[in-house]
Amino acid sequence: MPAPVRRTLLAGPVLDVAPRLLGMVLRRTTDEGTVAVRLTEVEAYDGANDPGSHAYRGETPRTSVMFGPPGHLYVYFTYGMHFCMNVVAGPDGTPSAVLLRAGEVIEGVELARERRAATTDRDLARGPARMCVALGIARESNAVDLLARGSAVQLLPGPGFDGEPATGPRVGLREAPDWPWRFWIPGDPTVSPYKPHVKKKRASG
DNA sequence: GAGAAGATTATCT
DNA sequence: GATAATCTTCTCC
Repeated sequence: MPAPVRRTLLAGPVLDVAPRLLGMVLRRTTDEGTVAVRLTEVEAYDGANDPGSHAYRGETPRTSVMFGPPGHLYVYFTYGMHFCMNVVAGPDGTPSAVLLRAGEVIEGVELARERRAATTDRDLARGPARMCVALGIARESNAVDLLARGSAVQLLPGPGFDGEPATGPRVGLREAPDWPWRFWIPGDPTVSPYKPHVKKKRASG
């Protein structure tokens, strides 16, 4: 599948785009080497219409990438220590995105193990922040074009999978916690466990 | 300019 | 299961 075709597919409605990403491959190459992940779990965020989306309240410096053309990477920092990444979807100007929640490392397992010390291979990319660590994704990968030649991070056609994706509520959201906009490959061991939103504990009780 | 909350994870019990 | 770690971003004043 050529890159222009992939970009056209990503420009569709985010609820169509999200399940199509399952079984595709995200690969990042640096001086350290290459790590590639087969995506097994994603979540859809429908920009302006979705109370759970970062873009719901309009464009800000952080979310500006989401308002751009599809096929770019939106990386954000959260909880003071973790990065998570999305693939921007929908046409240019529509702030939809697909959160990449989990995957299976299919290339560069040894490098991924170095980055993710003290864990099993199954857990190398099982969770959005874990997958960022395994791939070495951080602030500098924000806004990268995943479909351009020469990008350090590439979104590639993968093995896909047979059958229908499983669906369920998104993980950890306070807003719209029940919308079944999470998609995963049924039975895949690298899919992350579901956890509902937990309120932050206040500093002084 | 201050305050609150967050698309999480590792660790301890 | 419960909780600490840790800092960016956004919302109000």
